[in-house]
Amino acid sequence: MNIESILQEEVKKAVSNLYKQEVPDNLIQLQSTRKEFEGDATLVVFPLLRMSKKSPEQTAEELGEYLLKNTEYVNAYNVVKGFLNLVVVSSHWIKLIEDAGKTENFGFKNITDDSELVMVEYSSPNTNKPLHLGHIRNNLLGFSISEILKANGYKVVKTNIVNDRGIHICKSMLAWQKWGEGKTPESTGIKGDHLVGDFYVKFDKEYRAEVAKLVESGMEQKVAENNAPLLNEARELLLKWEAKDKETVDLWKTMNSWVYEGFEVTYKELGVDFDKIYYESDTFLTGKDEVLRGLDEGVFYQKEDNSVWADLTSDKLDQKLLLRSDGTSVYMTQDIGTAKLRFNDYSIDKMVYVVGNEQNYHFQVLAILLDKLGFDWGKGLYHFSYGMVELPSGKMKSREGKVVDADDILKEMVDVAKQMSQELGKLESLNEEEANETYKKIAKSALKYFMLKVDPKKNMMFNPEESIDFNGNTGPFIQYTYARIKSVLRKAEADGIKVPETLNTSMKLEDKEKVVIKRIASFPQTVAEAAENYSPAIIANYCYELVKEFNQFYHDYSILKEEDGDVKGFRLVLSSVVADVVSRGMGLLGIQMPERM
RNA sequence: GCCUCAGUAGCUCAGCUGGAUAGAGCAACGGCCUUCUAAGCCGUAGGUCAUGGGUUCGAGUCCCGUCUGGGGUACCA
Repeated sequence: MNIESILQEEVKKAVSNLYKQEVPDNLIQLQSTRKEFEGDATLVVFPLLRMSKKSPEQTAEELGEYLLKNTEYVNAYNVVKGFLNLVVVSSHWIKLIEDAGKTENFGFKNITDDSELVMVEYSSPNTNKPLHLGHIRNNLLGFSISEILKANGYKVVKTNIVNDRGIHICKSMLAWQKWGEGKTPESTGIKGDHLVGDFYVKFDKEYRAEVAKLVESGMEQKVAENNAPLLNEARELLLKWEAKDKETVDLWKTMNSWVYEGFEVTYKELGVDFDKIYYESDTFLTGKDEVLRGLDEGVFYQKEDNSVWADLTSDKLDQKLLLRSDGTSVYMTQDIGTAKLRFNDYSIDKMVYVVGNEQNYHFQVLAILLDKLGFDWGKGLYHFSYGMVELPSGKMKSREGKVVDADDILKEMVDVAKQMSQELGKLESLNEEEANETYKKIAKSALKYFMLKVDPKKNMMFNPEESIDFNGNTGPFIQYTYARIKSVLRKAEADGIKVPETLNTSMKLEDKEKVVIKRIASFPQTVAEAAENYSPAIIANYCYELVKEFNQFYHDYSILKEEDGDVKGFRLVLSSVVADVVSRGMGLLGIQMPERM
């Protein structure tokens, strides 16, 4: 039981005894005391004035006096304006840290057969280009939120919908047919997704050249864009694909397989994975069937040109296209089909889509459409909407090649981490293989922490020149503190110093130590809060605050050289618990902690 | 036009259901390595929380208006 809820009850009793009135819980406002005042918990007395009918100071004074005399938890108190600062007995904090060291799994809920099942969709790449920084944010958020949900006792199925068909795929296929000269990843040594992406860019370049020519010869821009020969060829290719033309399907399979091999490498580097992968080529027909069923049942309507629409004006939205006049499906159709297949495959209690905020409208509509089609889970879907990654030059545009490539940035991070480690003379005790592993851990933590520490809802700025740092509020700083603690614990063991099982509860604590303990005690709540808000950033900032607070204390005192055995024991336990909590917290972000660095 | 999200230090970001003198990091400047790892610690400087009203004991936080920016807005995904 945490101290806030204990004090809450005590304050309730105090008010009821002193003023003969019952207080609703929400009027008892306890918060942790600000650094500059003495105390551990602070009661805001303003809301209680109407019960005491006395001045803020007097009310606080009376309550403080009562709590001091009648509870075992309060050691001392002081009053500043309308704030009652309470000093909690040391033994409480010491017991807390003692227990924290022993509790399995930090007291988190275990996943059981009865646990709710959450399906998390993330990543969702197109198979016509490699992953870029925006995808990295998506992947890291999706993976991390899955871990956070698991820590809160949910069964999680991580899923990925691969957009493997459509006109954009045909564009890169066409470019390869025209200008590919039979190139393959093997023949060129280029990673598959990059090779395919190069042809997609090539298509766009040639296509724009054609459009420019047509415009020059007097055609209107829009007409030219819609009638360029290359685009028509791509459309023909799509029709051939839909007609299951063997040559086309074979090429499609081959090029997609190149891309999957490439993605696999990137996913592995990022440390993300999936339990179940869906392919749009398998789901879009189901979507079409569902839309046609909706048409039969009268929830949708058809226009004269045969296109199918949903009328959402009663939901204060617009008309929405579901099937084009030529009968082909759109993005929304595919998502309906995928949803149906998923709910057939799993008994999903909650569906979470990790997709950028540019699609807020899309998911608002999807929820309503699923509901209209009679899926009772439709309204319950959660769109985990995150902001874009912006570059100093503006928005990333993959067609124009204006992106930060995922593989490039990962590689560059490792290079910088290696260089910096060597400059600082770190990792010299490790062999080459171990050192390489460690560089990677550091590099990835820098990137992951950078992406995850920002509130997911907000757009974030990424400056390739200077953004990713290894000092200050960063992943490596947290890893560094962890590695130092591990070093202390190793030395303790080597010196035959044992980390004690029990602590002397009458020991006096330093303020900074109490701050650290309070932070640790709030870990389970923080993780729960992160799950509720779908925000790994809450965990990231928690870890940073904890490590920072610990570091400040840790720097001022020596642990192993401490003469007083009780104090030494306490500090060893505290250090070890901090290491455990930080490692666990960072684990929820998909960040591994190195034993040495 | 309409819908929607955002605006906090030079830069990148925190700020829990409204609470005390708005916090970190980077960059700048000044200290600290014969004491467990200096990827660290301590200090200085840097703010009209876009802006104008309102609600109340109390507003960065809630409500309304304005400005600026992002995103969306019927056959792109």
